[in-house]
This record gives sequence, structure tokens and C-alpha cells, in this order.
Amino acid sequence: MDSVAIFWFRRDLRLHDNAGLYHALKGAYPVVPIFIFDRNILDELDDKHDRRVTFIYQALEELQAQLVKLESSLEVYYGFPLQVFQQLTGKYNVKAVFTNHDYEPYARTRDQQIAEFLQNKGIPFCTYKDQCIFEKQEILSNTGLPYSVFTPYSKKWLAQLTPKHLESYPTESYWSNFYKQPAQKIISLAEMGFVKTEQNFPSKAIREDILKNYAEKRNYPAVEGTSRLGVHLRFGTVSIRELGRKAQSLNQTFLNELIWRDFYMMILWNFPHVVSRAFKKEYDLIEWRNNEEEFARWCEGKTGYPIVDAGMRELNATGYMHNRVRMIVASFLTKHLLIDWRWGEAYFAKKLLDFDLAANNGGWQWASGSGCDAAPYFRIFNPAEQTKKFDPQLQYIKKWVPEFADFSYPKPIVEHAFARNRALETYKKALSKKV
DNA sequence: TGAAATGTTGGGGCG
DNA sequence: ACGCCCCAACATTTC
Repeated sequence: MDSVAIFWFRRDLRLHDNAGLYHALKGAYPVVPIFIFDRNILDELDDKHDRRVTFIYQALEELQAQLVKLESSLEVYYGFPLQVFQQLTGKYNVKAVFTNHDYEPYARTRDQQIAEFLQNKGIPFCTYKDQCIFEKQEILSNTGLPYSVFTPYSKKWLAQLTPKHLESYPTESYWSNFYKQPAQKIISLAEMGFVKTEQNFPSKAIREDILKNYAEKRNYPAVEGTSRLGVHLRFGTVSIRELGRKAQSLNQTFLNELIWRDFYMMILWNFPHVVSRAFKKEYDLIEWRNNEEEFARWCEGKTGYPIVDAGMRELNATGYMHNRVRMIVASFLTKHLLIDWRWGEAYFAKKLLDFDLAANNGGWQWASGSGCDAAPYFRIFNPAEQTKKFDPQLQYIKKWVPEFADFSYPKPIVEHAFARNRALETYKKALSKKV
């Protein structure tokens, strides 16, 4: 049996500037790169046309093409991680396993289990920060506690940032240390019960022209003003350090968005209860209406509010929704319809190509008012005002709701002023209760 | 990263 | 010339 180190790809699907991979390749043993299609995750996906599975699959094919040029190969497994590692320790004399940190609750449990399994065999499990710039408790307030308000967090973040934090890991200098073997066949999507989706994915090119004008253009859904890099940050096909360097030199507002990303990952790590409950517990007392028929209309984009419907239809058709519109539809669901933010969160989780638990949960709790540093509950978006400000020519609406112009367009699901007052009363009632 | 309600100001029409 | 009223525009407060 060959003595090797394993590098386990998860949300870091690239060979360049990869922290865990760098440390693996610098070690004493040839590195076998692996990926596991984790059935604990895949078995929960009910849409066999899930775009994300196709995205990952294509990223793996790219990795494989690069590795084959290096006379190495990716090994792709389909199954349960613990069983895969049992298999691997039988196939190789595994000297160490390297991987990058993942901060989601399921991933933490999984990695804990794998670490224990390896420890019993005397195999070190070495893990690294790779998907954010500051993680866990690297940014703490002066009282030594994690922040729960963004602005002071971001000040500390910027104060602590040095060029070193944004330096790339020069993995390419060590690529010759991959384990040499013939190209291994990758299991097909069909064998895993999935269907390849046809739609093209956003390019992973970092568009400097867009970043430069990000602050002025990011709020207009009809304008190409956002990076569209969310999915690449989610699966690690773009390096956060490389993007951080560009953001720093090109646009402070865009850099701020990267800080929000770190912020919500930090919140998820330190306050994992946010996954199932409100960050502020008094918000769990809100008496949601949770009308299923209204929820279905929101999902389908048939609320009779064109800006809301346009957003939901963009999401359903493409797996993407412009961020300004995400805020509008989230405010509408939680405030106008008084439907539990978790319902909306779950729907986004199912549909968004760039879905990230920390960011999605943070965004929904922000919109519903229940989150750390959230919008105050009385801040209720008026869909008509938002349209006037951010889609004044109705270009975005016309693109996604073409029937808007004619008489067939449905009446609003609920009248705005009535819904606003109802939301204010419902929230006030819950928040006045003693917790 | 809100919107509505309420308050204040000042220009202009008019007797 | 002056006071009064109207109301748009802006500012502040409230939800």
C-alpha cells in the first residue's frame, strides 16, 4: 500500500490559492485529492434537476482536467463520508488527511466524526481557514466576546486586516506532489439520480469594471451591476483572498459586502441556534399567519405586486435573484403576509444556486427583524416605493412579468396600507410580551 | 439597506 | 404695503 496524504475537497473546488491543499502538498507524502458526493446532503434534495449538483459536477471535471495534466487524478466518491474514509484507509496507507474549515452545523458534526475515526487510527486530521478572511473568533470586541452588531465588527475587521491576510497560497509551486496515477473515472450524474441542467453558470472572471461601479449600480436589478460571484464563493471556484485584494483596491462598498459575508459566517459559528430560532428570542413569539395558499402564491410569483412577482419568477427560472429584490420579497413575505421567515429561508435554500446557509439565514433574519443588527421591525418596504426608486423604467418587471401591461394581471394579494398596519400590530404584540 | 405621519418654512396669490 | 392663506418642499419624528 502506498503511503499518501489525502486532500478532501468540499467548498474549495480549485487547485490555486487553496489553504488546506497548500499544506497538504508541502507535506512529506504524495497527495491524493478526493471529493465525496455526500448522500447525507444529496438524499435530502428532492429536485433531481438541482443546478448546484451540475455546478459542482462541472467544477470537478475542470479539476480533473488539470490534475490529469499533472499525471494525477481526482478520486470522486458517492456515499457517506465515514464509509468513504473507511474505504480509503483500506486502499492506502493514509498518513494524514487535509481539508478546509466548514462552519455549518452539519459539516461541524461530520468533521468531528471523521476526526475521531482518523484519530483512532493515529491519522492526523489537519484543517485550515480558507473560505473567509477572518473566521470563528478572530474578530472579537474589546470585552472579548464575538460581535453581534455589524458596524463595530467591520471597523475591527478593517483595523486587523493586513496584506498577509489576503496573500494567496502558492500551491502551484507544489503541484508536482500530487499522487501519480491514471485518470480515474468520475461517477456520472445519472448514476447518482441527478439530471444535468442546461443553463449556463455565471463566469468566474472577476469583472473589475463592475466592481469599480458597484456602489452606484448595485441596487438596480435591471442593470448589470453586481459581481455574480456568489456561487463561486459558495463552492470555492474563486478565492476569497484574490477577490478581497481586488475589492480593497477597487471599491470600498464591495469590500463591505465581503465583510458582511465573514460577519454572518462568524455569527453562524458562534450562535448556531440561529439555524432554527430567531437570534433575538422575543421574535420567536410572533404569531405568524402562515397561510399556505398565500405562501404558494408568493413562491410562484403571483402576489399581484409586480416587483415581488418579478423577483420570485427570476429565482424560479434561473436560480438567482438580484440582492435588492431579495430584500423586497423577504420583507413582503414576513411583513405583508406574516409568514414565518423560516419558510422563505427554506424556499431560497432550495432554489438559489448561490445558497449559503450563513448568508441566507442572516439575510432572512435581517429582513424579518429577528436577527442580530437587523432592520427594526417597523421598517416595512413598500413595493411601489421600491419600484419607483430601483426600477423606475420597469425594465426588470417587464422582463419577468410580461403580462404586467395588460388587464390579466391579478389584484394584489393584500392591500399595502392594511398589511402594513397588521404587521405593526402583530409585531408590537409579540415584542411587548415578557420572554 | 424604509416609509408614513407630522412639523416647519418660505414663496406667491390675493384681498 | 401688509397680513393671511395655501401648499410645495424639506426636516423631523414615529412606527
